[in-house]
This record gives sequence, C-alpha cells and structure tokens, in this order.
Amino acid sequence: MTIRPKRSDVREACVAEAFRIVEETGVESLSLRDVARRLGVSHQAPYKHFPSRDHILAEIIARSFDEFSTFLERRPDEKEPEADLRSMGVQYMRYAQLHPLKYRLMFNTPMPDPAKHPDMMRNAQYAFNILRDRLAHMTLRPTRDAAEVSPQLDALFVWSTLHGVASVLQSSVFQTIGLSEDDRNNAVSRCFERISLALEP
Amino acid sequence: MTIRPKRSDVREACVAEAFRIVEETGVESLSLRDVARRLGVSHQAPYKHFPSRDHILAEIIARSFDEFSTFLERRPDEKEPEADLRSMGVQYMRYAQLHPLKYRLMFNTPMPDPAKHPDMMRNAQYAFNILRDRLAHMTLRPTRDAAEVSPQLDALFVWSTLHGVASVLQSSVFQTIGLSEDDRNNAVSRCFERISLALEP
DNA sequence: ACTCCAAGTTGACACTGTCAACATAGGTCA
DNA sequence: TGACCTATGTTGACAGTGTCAACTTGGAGT
Repeated sequence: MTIRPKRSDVREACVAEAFRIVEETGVESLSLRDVARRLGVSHQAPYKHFPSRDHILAEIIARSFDEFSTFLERRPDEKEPEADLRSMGVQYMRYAQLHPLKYRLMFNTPMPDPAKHPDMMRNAQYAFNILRDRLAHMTLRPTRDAAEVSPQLDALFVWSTLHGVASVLQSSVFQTIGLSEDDRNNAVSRCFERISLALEP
Repeated sequence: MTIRPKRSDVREACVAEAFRIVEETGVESLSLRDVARRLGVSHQAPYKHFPSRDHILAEIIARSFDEFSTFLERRPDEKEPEADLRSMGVQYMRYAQLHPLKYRLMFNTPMPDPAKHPDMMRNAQYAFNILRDRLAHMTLRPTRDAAEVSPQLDALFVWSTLHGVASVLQSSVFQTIGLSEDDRNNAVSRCFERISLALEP
C-alpha cells in the first residue's frame, strides 16, 4: 500500500478553516496565522502545506468556482431554451445572494496570478462555459454587424449583466445610490426582462 | 482675516501621494506609513489630517467619483438620445480603460461605511444620476410588466452591463477564460448592440 | 538498525494601523 | 507684552501580519 495513511489532514483543516473565515468576515481578513491559531497549531504549520498566502487563496477560489458550477448545473429543469437561460440567471443570482462573500471572493477580489494556479483557472473557465454552451444552443436575435454568431460574445454580455447586477446589489455603492426598497426588489427581474428583449429573435 | 494662512498643505500632499500610489500599484498597497515616508514626514503626520486609513480612502474615492462624473459629462455631443447614450457608454468604458486602478477603487473595493462619509456617498450618487437622467429622457421599449416606467431600474440595467463588462475585461478571471484576442476587441461593441436591442422601442 | 525527509516547532525581521506622550510654533486674548 | 492654547508634528510603543531560517521529531523505506 503506497497510500500515505494520514497524509496530514492539517491541509484540509486549513482549507476548511479558511472557508469559514471567508464566509464569516470576508477574504481580506483571512490570515494564515489566524487559521493556524484556530487549528491550535503553530503559526508556521500552514506553510508546510501552502508555499504562500496566495496559494491557499488560489485553492479556496478554485473550490468556490467548483461549487458555483455545480450550483448552476443543478438549476431547475426547463425545456424551452429561453426559460432555461432564465432559470440559470435566477440560479446565478441566488448563489450570489446566498454566498455573497464567496461570490466576492471569486469575482471581486484581485486573484493570485492565474498562470501560476492552473486549477483555479480551469475551474473558472468551466463555470463560464456552462453559460456559453447554453447560449450556443439558442437562436438569437441577430446584431447589426450580423455576419458572425458568437456565443462567446453573447455569453459575455449576459454574464456581464448578471455579474453587474449581483455586485451592484451587494456593493456599498448601491446603498449609497438611493434606490427605494421597491426598486431593489424589482431590479433583478427588470434586468432579466431586458436581457430577454436583447436576445430574443 | 480669519483665513488660516497656510492651513498645512500636508493634507493635500497626502491625498496626492495616495492617488499616486493607487494609480501605480492599486489600493490594497496603499499605506499611510508609505505616504508619510514619501513625503518625508513622520509616520504619524498623516493622522493629524485623517483620523484613520478609511478616512483618506473615503477622500480619494470621493474625488475619483467626482473626476469620473466630470469625465462622463465631457462626452462628445450627440443629438439623438440613443446616440448620446451610446456615447456615454463609450466614455464609461474609456474611463475604465484609462484608469483601471481608480475604477477598481470606486467599484470593486470594499468601501468604508458610506454613512460615515457623506461626501463620498454624494459624489457616487451624482455619477449614477447622470446615467439615470439620460435614460429618463428617452422613450424605451416597454417591458412585459409594462405598467410602470422606471428610469431607475433601466439605469441599473445599463449600468450593470457596463460595469460588468468593464470589470470582467480587466479582471484576471477574464484572462483565464480563454477568449480570443478578436473576441476581446469585439466584446464591448457587442454589448452595446445588445443594450440597444434591449432598450429601443 | 540507519537514514532521511515531511511536518511541526520556535524565533526573528520588516511591515502595517493605531494609541499615547511629548515638542513647538503661531495666533488669541488679558 | 506676556500667558496660554491649539493645530501640527515628533518619537516610541503594541499587536497584528507574511515570510525566512534554524531546529526537532516521528515514522516510512532501505
């Protein structure tokens, strides 16, 4: 048996604890020393498993993308492509609302250099492809420069709007802007309406 | 004359230096000690003018919003409302491209509590109102739940998309996603197309 | 049994924000 | 004029951070 028997669960414990911190108080207050302290190990123990703070960051970002993808794929079934796209949009917003700090971790935090963390990169790309593939199977309203159909570009449009709404709603800029409570509640569905109008043939 | 003669230009110097740091290396590397060091004053000098790091942060965010508003208002004139909206969109993206780190400072950075920094809040709101007022004077394609016209909501839609594209384009998630160089160049205009399709009657 | 290395330890360094105590120069007011 | 007072600046300290270096140790592989 070449299975290393215990292969130190400290590593997993670090990741778990890091997640707990991020979900409670946001990524900026994540510190390796704090992780170590909570685990009751020395402040250097985590460094035996992660070369630097960026590496543990990349790990939890990668795992978050994975969770996010799974969440998107578990959306309620819809037969019509348009309804399915909307269902995905709803699910997207639901995730952002359920896990605001993890959402921010993935999309509003300066990432460690992607080139150095291929896993993180791969998982992020996978999530984006879910959206792109959904659009690739729809017939869309042609744009002015009609010639080329590009699900990439339209996926980018949809994603941008969803991401925009999600981050605007949870950012403090928003509270600042003086929208009424009603507006806030209607914001999401209005944006869905507009996206539909933009895409439907 | 009750005009305080010199009213210490250290305060202004701090702000200027803080801006320099933010534009060069991003807000997360902004430290008051560094500011002090560059100015050749003691590490506590800035604290005589700003109670905390958050306060100088709020100040440069407020000023950035001001600059941003001015930039939007200086867009090339267009008579037709639709063309003017597009012009504003172009200007928005131009700002984000010219000052990526200041853009991030305003829109992708956890802000100090807005309630405690009314200037910052006011300036942010002012910028948003430029967009909202532009939309208020357009006749838009009605949405399904037609009854109410709400420039607020549609401004939010447009802003979300613009903000989404801007931050997606400059975020490292994007580089990760594997869009071709062509796609990148066409992304912005495609999104403008889609916005038009969504809004035009 | 011997070796070797992964994993954990303690200690140090430079950096951060912030509090406290002290210095001083200039303007206000008796 | 002289006393005082406040705005501004200084030095020094403390706890927190990431990370490097050196040391210890338990256990797997030869």
